[in-house]
Amino acid sequence: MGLKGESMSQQVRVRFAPSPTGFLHVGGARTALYNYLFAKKNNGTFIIRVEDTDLERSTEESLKMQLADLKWLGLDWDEGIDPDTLKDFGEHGPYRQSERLEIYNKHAQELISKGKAYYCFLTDKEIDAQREEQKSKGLPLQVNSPYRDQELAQALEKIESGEKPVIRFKTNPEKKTYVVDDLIRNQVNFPSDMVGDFVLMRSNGMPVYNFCCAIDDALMKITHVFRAEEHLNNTLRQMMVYEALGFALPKFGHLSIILGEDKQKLSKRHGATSCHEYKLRGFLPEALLNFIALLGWSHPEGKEIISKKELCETFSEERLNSASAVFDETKLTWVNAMHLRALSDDQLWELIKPLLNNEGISLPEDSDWRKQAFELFKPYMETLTDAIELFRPLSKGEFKILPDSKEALSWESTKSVFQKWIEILNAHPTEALSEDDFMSAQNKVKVDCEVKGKKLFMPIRVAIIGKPHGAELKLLVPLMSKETLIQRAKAALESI
RNA sequence: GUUCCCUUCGUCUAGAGGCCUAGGACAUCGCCCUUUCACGGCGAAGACACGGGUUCGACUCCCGUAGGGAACGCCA
Repeated sequence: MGLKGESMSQQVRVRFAPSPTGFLHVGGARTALYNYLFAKKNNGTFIIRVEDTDLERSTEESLKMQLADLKWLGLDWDEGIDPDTLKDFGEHGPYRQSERLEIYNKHAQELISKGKAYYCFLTDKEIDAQREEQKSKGLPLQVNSPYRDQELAQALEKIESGEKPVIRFKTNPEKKTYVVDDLIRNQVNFPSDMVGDFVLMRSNGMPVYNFCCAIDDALMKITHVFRAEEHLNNTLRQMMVYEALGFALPKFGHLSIILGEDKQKLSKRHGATSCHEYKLRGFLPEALLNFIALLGWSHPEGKEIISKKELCETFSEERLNSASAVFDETKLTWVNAMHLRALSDDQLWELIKPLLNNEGISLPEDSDWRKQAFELFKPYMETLTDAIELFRPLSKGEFKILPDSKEALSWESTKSVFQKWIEILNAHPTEALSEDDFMSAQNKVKVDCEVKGKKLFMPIRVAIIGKPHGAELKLLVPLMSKETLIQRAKAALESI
């Protein structure tokens, strides 16, 4: 027990730290996935921490939705917030930054007392003026605070009188180079003068990302941080915080960004970007996981269809790609189709049942019937929602003749085909037609109406499902009742 | 503007100096299967951003250029 963990130099602990503003984005899901896989591969711990220090935008509702999306994807976590009760679990909590204010305050005070941070009373207006001037002179956009060297006593006096300052980090004037040993990008060098005195604590008492992130990662004993590339530049600030507080640095891995088809960062205007939307559109969690895993990572043997279990077993951070990737929905759809067809009839049925119910499509509960229906329809399904239009024709009463039937309806022979088909159906002794029944019926129409090929089977198909293309009729017809077939054939005849 | 990151078929990628006449997958096109459509099978077309080095040899290493992206917030 525990030998494995103890024999490792350090127990792997990774985290995904979403901010609860809206649904879980597919990019976020991929970041979560890689962290999850890294934990699984290394027998580590996967933690969810909530970065809700932006009071304006964070909502409890978003938190709930994001955790639900994570749960739907099957990325279960070992510490963090329970997706149902929204209560903390784990030994390094609280896991919401809004509940860790005391901790950040304590560390901010520590930095102030060490002379590594200071109260700053600069107003937005003053800062804007500085930026304007820097812009015009082509200088780096950095705050130069006159309060940098103000006596602490003086600052406290101001606070006493009601002023609300921010706390800024006091950057070292001595220039040096910070080196990040990035897991994905190798060595990245940052000149220390790339940043000015940045804010640690806002005037409303909330910490700023670069401060609380560093503290939490350190206190939660995070060993590896896989996060989006947009945080690469932030790493310098965080390193400065780590250094000032004497914390040990985790290993960083900066993931490439996911782009839309126009190669711009994937955003709302590209269409669906949240996992929730893909769920609604009938994508399977395993398929979405499979697809996003391949956006920046590759299977060692080049496999494309990969189960979650296999992902856990074969994941390696060494195969993570540093270049950004375009989100191709067409390929996602293919991946989904492959996963979907690998599902058993029962699994698939459980998933599509609510969708069909929702559409008012009622189908026989017979398992043999279901088996035949799936055998017929599975090759046509790419997403779960495809089942709706596939099964709709099998539902009583539902019948519409689609526009692409027009050509078949225009043929001269079609009318007699319909009439003959109705006649045969009326004369049929049982409630349904078997495969053989249908074949002989079709043959009879062929002989009696003297039509063959397209002119024979297209009109018949129209009379059955309302369109000229679709699944094989001899397999489809036995799934329907004679009564329904007659009703539809009559409707088709009338539509000429 | 400053700093940082990225660059192989349309798209996702393989590629750790000779295995590369650059491999796979999606998409596209063609053929086969099929009395339709889909599935499936087979096949075709399609890329190392550019320019310099280093090297006997470069997709691979180095330097530039170009293009794209990110950061520079009391957003994360």
